[in-house]
Amino acid sequence: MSSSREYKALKGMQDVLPPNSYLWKKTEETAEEIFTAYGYRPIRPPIAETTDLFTRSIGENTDIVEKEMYTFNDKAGRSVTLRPEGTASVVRSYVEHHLYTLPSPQKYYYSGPMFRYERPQSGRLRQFYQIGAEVFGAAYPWMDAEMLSMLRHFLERLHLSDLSIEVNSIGCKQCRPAYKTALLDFFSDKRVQLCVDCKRRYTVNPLRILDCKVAGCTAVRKEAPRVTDHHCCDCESHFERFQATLRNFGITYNVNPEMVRGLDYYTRTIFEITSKDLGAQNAVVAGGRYDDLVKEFGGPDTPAIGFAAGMERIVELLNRSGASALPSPDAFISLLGEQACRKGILIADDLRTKGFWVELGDPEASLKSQMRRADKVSARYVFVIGDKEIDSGNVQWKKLSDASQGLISLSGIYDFLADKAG
RNA sequence: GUGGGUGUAGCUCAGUUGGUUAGAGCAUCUGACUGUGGCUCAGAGGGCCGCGGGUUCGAAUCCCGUCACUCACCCCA
Repeated sequence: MSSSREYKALKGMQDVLPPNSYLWKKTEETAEEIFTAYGYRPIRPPIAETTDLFTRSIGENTDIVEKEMYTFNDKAGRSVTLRPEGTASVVRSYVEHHLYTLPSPQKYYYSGPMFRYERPQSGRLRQFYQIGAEVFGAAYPWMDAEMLSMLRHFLERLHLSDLSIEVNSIGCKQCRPAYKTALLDFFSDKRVQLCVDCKRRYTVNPLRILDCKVAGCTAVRKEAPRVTDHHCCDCESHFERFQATLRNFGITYNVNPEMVRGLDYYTRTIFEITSKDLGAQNAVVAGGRYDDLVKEFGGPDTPAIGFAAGMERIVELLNRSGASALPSPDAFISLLGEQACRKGILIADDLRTKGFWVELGDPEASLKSQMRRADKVSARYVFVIGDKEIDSGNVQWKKLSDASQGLISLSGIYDFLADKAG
């Protein structure tokens, strides 16, 4: 006890244990299945990159870069960072390996741990897992809609409902600067009325004033100019056609002109899928377009769009909906006596190579306690192998759910199980 | 980084105005005529009452500090 207290997982990092780990597995398998049908292929970038990669893509004065990165120097003195998100690595990989020479669009998905040094709270960890996907080389707005359709199918397949889809378009490098100045103009004489954080945002990132939750700020920005009114022609038409495609898919969504992004690389379409059942950290999926990033990383001018889904948050919703996926052994073999033990172990081994989950009893324990154990682990069938059975060549089977039992030949256990399983 | 809440058995929690060997339920293990689970019954193991200090004849209980966990802000998946 006192010795096991010496070591604990680090703050904000957790062990995923059964039965929860089965929900993780189910979530990952479902994503893989759905994404594959949409043409996404797996990609596995490393979890650490040179620090510069993140500061440049995510943005120098975002919170992630300013205070949340796991950054350290390696033995050669290079600054290395544990990835706080997946997109930067995938884009780097896309450029580094000249994946743009493959037919467009290229679609990739990944899943794995991300790291942000934050104060943990419900739905927020320092090591957390995301399933994400990126599409390169598709500028057309129906790709944005297709991505949401895919996400809808993914979440539906997991039987998650009660989620809402919010979309917005934050313009491009043509129209955003003008909008930014319009915002600054609007707030310039109202700065005193804003909260402390928003006063800071005014100089650092004025767009962020739009999603401040402080009541005073919500009131002040009522008449603030809207991004959607400042789109250039291309952005306006992109956003229009994106929405038309969403409607064509029969997807219900909300346009939320106040939604912004914490990462600097986004352009045009951004979206979020949120749940009311998750507390303050309510985003299950978030993503958007980043049409300039590939070029900024030294690749050809390539439009791109992607998203990331929070594993822990999805699993939390699955838990709330009562989903469970705890498997149990196909068979439990109770052993009584020396001879039976030698034979039983071989039988179990053979069944296991044929794909059955088989548990063995402790031959030194009483049959009673072996049966008790079989029940505890919810084995479907128990086979009792004792010296009596070895002599007669027959074993007794028992089905625990209804206590039915009977005799079969020692060599017929596989056929018996295969028959019951089919 | 800033606030609030909570720390008693593996888990969920009782613990009365400070007063003897700190309890329950669940879980674990064993047994109830010798080769049969679940239900029932009997029993067992398992607690520096988060840690350190203080007040007191006496602290799980009161005070201070500290650490951990947790929720929220910030921010975000």
